[in-house]
Amino acid sequence: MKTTATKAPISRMPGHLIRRLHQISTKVFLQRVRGAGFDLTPVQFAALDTLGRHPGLDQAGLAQNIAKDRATIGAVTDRLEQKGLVHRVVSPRDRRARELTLSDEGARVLAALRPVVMALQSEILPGLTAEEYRQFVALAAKAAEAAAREG
Amino acid sequence: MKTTATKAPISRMPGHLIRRLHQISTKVFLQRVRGAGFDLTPVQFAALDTLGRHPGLDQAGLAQNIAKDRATIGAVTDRLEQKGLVHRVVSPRDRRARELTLSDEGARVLAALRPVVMALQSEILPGLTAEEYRQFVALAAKAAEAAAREG
DNA sequence: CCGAGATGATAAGTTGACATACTATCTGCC
DNA sequence: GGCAGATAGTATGTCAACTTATCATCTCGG
Repeated sequence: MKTTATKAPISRMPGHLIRRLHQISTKVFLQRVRGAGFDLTPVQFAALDTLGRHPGLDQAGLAQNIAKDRATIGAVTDRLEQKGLVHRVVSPRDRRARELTLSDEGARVLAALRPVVMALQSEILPGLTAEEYRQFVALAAKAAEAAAREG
Repeated sequence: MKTTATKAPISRMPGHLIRRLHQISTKVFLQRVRGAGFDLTPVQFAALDTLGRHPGLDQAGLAQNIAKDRATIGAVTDRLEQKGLVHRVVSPRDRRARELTLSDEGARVLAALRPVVMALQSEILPGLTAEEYRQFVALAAKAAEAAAREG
C-alpha cells in the first residue's frame, strides 16, 4: 500500500459517474439532433415533449413536470418562444400564469425529433448489453422516483 | 390512438434519468458539504482529490483526469486558487503550463471532506438496496469506460 | 536551426441549474 | 370585504460545461 494512496477513487463514486454520464448524454444528444438538422438542447426537447402531452400547461407546471425550477424554465421558455416553437399567453383564469402551447412549427419539430431522440438513447450507455441497459434504466428510475418521493 | 400520444415517455429514457440523477447528486453533495461547514462544489472537490493524488499536475492533465475541458478547469482552478486551496505556478519545464498543488489548507479541507463525500454517496441513489447500488455503479462505470474508449 | 503544427492557457459567448429576492396576483379566513 | 399568506413569474448572481478563437510556447521534421 505504497502506490499513490488510492482510497476509493472518485471514479467509482456514483456522484462522479453520474456527472460523467450526464456529460456523455448531453454530447450525444446535441450531436445527433444537430445531425438531424435541428438545434435543440436536451432540456428544450424535454419541454417540447411535455407541452406536446399537456398543452396549455403553465411554466410552474412545466417546471414540476421535468423537475427543474421556475427560474430555469423561464429561461428555457424564452428561448423556445424566440425560436418560434411555443406560444406563451397570459392565462385567462390566473393572470400571474403563462399558458404554454406548441406552435405548428413546434409540433412539427417535436414530431421530427422524437424518433431521433428515441434512437440515440442507446448510445448514451455504450458498451452495455440490452439486458444491462434495461437494468440500468430500471435502477435509475427507481432511484429517481425514490428521490422524488422524499424530495 | 387518440389520447395524448404517449410513446415512450421521456421519463423512461436514460438521458432524462441521468439528468435527473445528476441534479439530485449535486443537491445532496452541496447540502452535506455545507452541513460539514465547507463550501465546495462536486467538481471543485474532484479537482482537489485528483491534485491530492497527483501533485504538480497541470491544468490540462487535471482536465483529462476528471473528464472536463480545459476552459472549465481554468475557471474551477481560479476559484480554488481564490479560496486559497491550491497553488498555481508556471511550470519550469514548460512555460505554457501551470502546475497545480494543494496548499496546506487545501490538504486539510480535502482530508476533512473525504469521509463526508464518501458517506453521502449512498444518498445519491435513494431507495436502492446495497446490491442494487453495487449493480448501478458497475453498470455506470462500464458505460463510462466504454465511452472513454470510443472518445 | 527554423518554421509548421501541436499543445497549454485564457477569453468570450451560450446554455443550464439553482438560490434569493422582488412584483403581481390569487385565495382563504376572519 | 379586506388583509395575510401562498403562488407565478422575473431579475440577478454564482457555478459548471462546452465551443470557438487567440496567444504563447513547445517540438519535430527537414
